[in-house]
Parts: sequence; structure tokens; C-alpha cells
Amino acid sequence: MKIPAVKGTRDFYPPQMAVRNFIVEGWKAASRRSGFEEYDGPIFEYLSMYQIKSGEEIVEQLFSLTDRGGRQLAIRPEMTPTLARMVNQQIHTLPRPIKWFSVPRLCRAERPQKGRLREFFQWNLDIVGAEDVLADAEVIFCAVDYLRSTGLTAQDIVVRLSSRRLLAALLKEAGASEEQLAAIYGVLDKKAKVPAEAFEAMLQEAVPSDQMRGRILQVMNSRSLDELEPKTSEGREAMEELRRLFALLDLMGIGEYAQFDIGVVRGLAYYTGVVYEIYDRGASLRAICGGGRYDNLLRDFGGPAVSATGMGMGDCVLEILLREKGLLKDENLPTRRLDYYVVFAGEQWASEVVRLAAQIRLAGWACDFSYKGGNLGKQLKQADQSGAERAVLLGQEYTAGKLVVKEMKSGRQEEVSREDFLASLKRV
RNA sequence: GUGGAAGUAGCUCAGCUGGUUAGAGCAUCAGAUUGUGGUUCUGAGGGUCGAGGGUUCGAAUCCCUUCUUCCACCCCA
Repeated sequence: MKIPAVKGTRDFYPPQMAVRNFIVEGWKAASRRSGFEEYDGPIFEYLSMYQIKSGEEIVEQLFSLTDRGGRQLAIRPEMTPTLARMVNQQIHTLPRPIKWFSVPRLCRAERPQKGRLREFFQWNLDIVGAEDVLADAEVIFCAVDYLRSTGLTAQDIVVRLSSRRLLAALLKEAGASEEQLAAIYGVLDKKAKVPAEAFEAMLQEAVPSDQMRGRILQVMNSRSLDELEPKTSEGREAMEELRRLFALLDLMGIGEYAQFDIGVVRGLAYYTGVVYEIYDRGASLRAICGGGRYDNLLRDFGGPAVSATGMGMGDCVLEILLREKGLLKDENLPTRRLDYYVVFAGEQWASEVVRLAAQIRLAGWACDFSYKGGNLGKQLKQADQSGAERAVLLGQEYTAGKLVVKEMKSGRQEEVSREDFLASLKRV
């Protein structure tokens, strides 16, 4: 009885694993370039942790379980609650700003579709304890730095930026109450995703007043920051903050990637300031990356009111985009890398192959050999298929203490003494 | 949760309106080749046709159920 893989999961055979490693290693390298430290947590947490800031619908999309002690647990669907929990536990001893990154494996019980599976990897970058918009700029810079390193240019992708804080101020100026904001955010988040008529119907339901709705639509139709004129001091401050963010991104040399877009709201309730999403300019895919400032989250998780900002980038959409752009060539990604492949010409050297291969490995080099043996031609064929840089050949000259080292790519080979060869392994 | 399309060898697919023992290419393994690899040639293994049930003398083919995949919704932390 063959058992199939579970719905929405992937098996990573060596070629797929090479792709995954290519992506994950790129994420990690970019994180380290910007001075982030890596952390991780458990793959399951208390179910209640995800109920703090999420509605029933979110909880339905969790993989949950009850352990033998009756604890209600859930496999992590996102990393931020774990981050908040971990940071809160050591908030008084960790030097700030806390710049952390992680590449957790996450699970969500959603219906799989293009760019979305039930199990995936997500790069998380967060900065805790820095209120200044410079921290937001750094997170965005790091994400763009990674995307640039894959070969994506400002012609391929765009960071759509806005500010919840600014939007809240403008909505209040238009007459919205604090209680109405969440509902209005929910509708505005749909603006680019549903037909215009459906959007207006939804907005009409959330905002019955024609006058107020007109003002909101005027705000939403703004194409640039200059068209907006906040009248309250809160609005002007939020505006200044956003302008400073754009100036910082220019200073960092990635200004051409950034674009103001009042329509970026993000569905999530916990964002309090700058929010952004990264899209491919072709716009055929869902967002590659999303993030923003969440100044209340640590407090909501029982800690002190420490500000934070962060972003998440999933592997599924990214992989599709890289493939579409021809930036992911599977055949160029090796599943292994060998420095040496030891072969013999003559059965009497078969056990010497094992001894020599072990010595090469103990000296710190990647080395393999054939179990099957066979004639020299067959063994070299295997050496070739293994992708080894060099073949080491044991034959008649070995009786005189010599062996042949062959460069597989060029075919050049030279005879060296066993001692010289072993000595050469110690260099580097 | 809703709707559409599809499941035949490890992969890509043939298999006409039901009819002998279900095929091909690639891949794998073995041999041609006992001191020199990417070529070529020969051969082999591998499928209860996604699973279960039904119709029929007879089902990969028709019907039902279910699972999985892909796509579009809902949602998207």
C-alpha cells in the first residue's frame, strides 16, 4: 500500500532541496549582511497564543492538536507570536535594537493554490526596540537587497508603501470614528483586489454617510504623497515620517524600488505605522513580501510597550517569480559537491581506494568512490556523473608510490607521489 | 468552505466509439569495453491504469463515491 504525500505538502528530493537551499541561503546571507542575528523557536505553541490577535477564521486555518496532558497546541502558522513571546521573556536583558531573523517552516490549513501551500518556509526579519522609521527602512533595505542579489531589478519588482498612521489620521479627518477604522481598513485593503463596483458596495456598507465616503474615496484616489494634505498634527507627523522613510530609501540607493500606494493597508489588525508589500510589476502573482510596524504587539503578548517592525517573505511565490524571470536554473544547482573521486585500475587496489578516500575526507575534502568498481572506464564515468572536480587514479604506478590526479573538466592529468598528494591536501 | 479541469511506468505522454498479454521517449540497472569519462549499440527491470464500489460475457475506457493535483473564489498572519 503506497501512502501519498499529504495535501499541500512538498517532498524535497535532492534537486528540490538544492532549490530550497539556494533560496534559504540567500535569505540568510542578506540578513547577515544587514547585521541581523538568527533565532528559532518550537514548531508548535499554545493554541491560545494565536487567538490573542486573531479571529475565529484564522484559528480555523490552524493545524491544532491536543497533547497527552490535554494541552491545546497548534503548529505555528506564523512566526511573529513566537518572536513576541521570546523577546518578551528576555526584554530586560537583550541589548536594543534587537535585530533578529529566522526562516521558520510554517503550516496553515488553507486550500492550496498557485503560490500557496499548506506547508512553506518564510523569511522573517524583525527589529524590536527602535521607534525611528530608520528601522523600517533597514528591514525594507534588507528585503530588497536579497531580491536584488537574485537578479531582480527595479523593473521587475516594486515596494508599495503606505502608513496606517497616516491613513488613520486622514480617515478621522474625514469623519471616521476610532471604532470604524478596523472595518474601513478591511474594505480599503480590497480596493485593488475586487471590481470597482463591488468595492463601492462594500464601502457603502462600512460608511453609510455619502459625504464621508466621498472624502475617503478622494484620499484613496491619491497617487502621490503631495496630493494629501493632513490637517491635524498627528496626520502631519505621520506624513513627515513617511517622507523621511522615502528619503532614507533613496539614501540607501533603493529609492527606485519604492512607491507610495495609499491602497496598501494589510488585512492584519496589529499594524500601527508604516506598511508595505512587495509585488512583481507584472502583478500576476500575489504579494512576495509584506510587513510593517506593530508597536503594540509585544504589549498585547504580556510584555512592555516596546515598538517593533518586521516583514515576512514566503518561499512559494518567490520561487515562481524567480522561475518566470529565468533566475532559477535548476540544472545549475548542484545536489552535492565533490573535490575528489578515487578510482582504481586493477582489483588489487580496491581496498587502497577505501583507505585513500578516507584519508582525503579526514583531511577535510569532499571525496567519494565507487562500490561497484568495474573497469577504469566505468569508474571514470561514475566520477564524471558524481560531478567531482578531480579523479585520483590508483594503478600500476602505485607500486612505486605514485598516483595519477586528473582534472575532470580539462582532462589534464599528472603523476604525483603519494606523499606529495597527501601533503597537498593539508594546504588551504 | 464554493466552483471548474485532470489523475496510465520515476518523469513527459500515447492508448480511436468497452474486446487478446497496456505501449513509446527520457531516466534507472546490466552487457558490448580488464589503464582513461559526457557518444553509440544491445538487453533487462519497473504499472492490480490514484483508491473503493457498480454496470457488463468482458472496463484504463461507461456510472457513482472518495483521495490527490492544478486553476479560480473565500481568506491570506
